[in-house]
Amino acid sequence: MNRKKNQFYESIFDIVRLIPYGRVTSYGAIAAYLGTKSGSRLVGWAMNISHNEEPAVPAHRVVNRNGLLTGKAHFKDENEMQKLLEEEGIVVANNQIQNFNDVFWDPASLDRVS
DNA sequence: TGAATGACTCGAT
DNA sequence: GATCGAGCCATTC
Repeated sequence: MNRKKNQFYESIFDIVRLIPYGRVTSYGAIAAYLGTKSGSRLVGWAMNISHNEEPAVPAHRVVNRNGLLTGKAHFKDENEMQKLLEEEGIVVANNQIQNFNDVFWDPASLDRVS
């Protein structure tokens, strides 16, 4: 396994695991927080290997900018992702989060001190 | 080493 | 307002 590169993913996993209960974030938000604002795809790539990471990363809380569960197909069970989101009080319809704007959580909020 | 892919995002038409 | 194309970074073949 690589070392430095692992850190890159580790940062992503750390952020995803920091997502509060009942909240979701977007790939671009995480990518922007890491500095790779244009590397939103890398976040998705990291999620792909996150399945081997322990503890498992709540990737179900990570959706695209539209609030669409684009990654549900990559989950163990497509219904699993939507189910988990609904379990947290997130309204999902047609593989898309309805109150996405309401449950959206930005990793930058960690630095942002109200 | 070069080219292609990917759980995305933004800008232009 | 909706649709199409290009860009970006890292990994893999």
